[in-house]
Amino acid sequence: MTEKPRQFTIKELSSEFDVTPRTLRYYEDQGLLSPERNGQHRIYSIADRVRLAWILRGRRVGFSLAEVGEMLDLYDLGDGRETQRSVTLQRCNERIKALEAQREDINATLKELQGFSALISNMVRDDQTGQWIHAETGEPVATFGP
Amino acid sequence: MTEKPRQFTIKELSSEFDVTPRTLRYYEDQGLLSPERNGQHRIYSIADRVRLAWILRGRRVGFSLAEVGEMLDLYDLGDGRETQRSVTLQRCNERIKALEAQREDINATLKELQGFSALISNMVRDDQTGQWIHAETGEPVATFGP
DNA sequence: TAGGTAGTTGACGTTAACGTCAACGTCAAT
DNA sequence: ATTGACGTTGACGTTAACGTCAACTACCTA
Repeated sequence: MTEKPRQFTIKELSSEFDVTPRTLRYYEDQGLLSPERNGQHRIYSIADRVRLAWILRGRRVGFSLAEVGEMLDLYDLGDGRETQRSVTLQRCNERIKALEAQREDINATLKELQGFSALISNMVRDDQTGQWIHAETGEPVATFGP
Repeated sequence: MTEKPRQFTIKELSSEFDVTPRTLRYYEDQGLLSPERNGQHRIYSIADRVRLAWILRGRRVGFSLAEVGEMLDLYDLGDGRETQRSVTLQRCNERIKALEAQREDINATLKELQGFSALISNMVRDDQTGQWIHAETGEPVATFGP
């Protein structure tokens, strides 16, 4: 029964998530991570690992580091004074709205790309006329362009 | 019957899409737009407008200008030599894969944010104990954190 | 004791995507 | 003929998110 290590060196974590050590130090500079220290070496906990996953996913969906940091802060303010709580809720719901809008953009883009992909893969050159025609319908394919 | 103008000045187009003229000139520098000229003034056509919409949506979903340009080029190569066509198809399908992955990231993030939002809005302070409890179940709400 | 491995802290460099500013052109209206 | 409104071309500035490099430290190993 090998105890799973609940500690990570900077190299372990960075290579697991495929970022450089520099990136982790930068995130720390920006207050997004705060690993323990063993002497001067950084020691990352499982909680740090979870936060890192959050950060990177936030980045992938287009949030800036500042925005990600803000969202992590939302999670962290567990004291829950009333005003803070309502602000948190509001900011959170704004983020949700933005993400939903972005998902719609993605769906629209996907739709066009998929249509375009299908068009291309169904195109074929007509032997007689030399024109591009649809492989099954035989109808000529119109000009390109959005 | 007022003829809809199929031409746009830089200010019309930029303010319609809520970007600055500088942005449109920059896109032109990068080869993403190529409006006509009336003397030294730029004149944008409907096709330019469509391209611009594409560009901006591409930016919103996280593509770089270079990537957007590449995708616009895909649309434009209508000559369709075979090798070009297969490359186009491949690049196109890569983009589709990436977008689908990104949509999954968004869905996951949305799920967490929605759960968090629901948690917050259902929290309420217990009068006796001073603890945070769920408004309906009355059960104490656990600590925060991802 | 020397070397190798793994990490550290500055400090400066880089890239994308514009912003900002200066100097100029042009055309209609006053 | 001057004044704006609108637009133009450089050229330089800016910000975020790191990359890169140099100089250093600490520890393990042969």
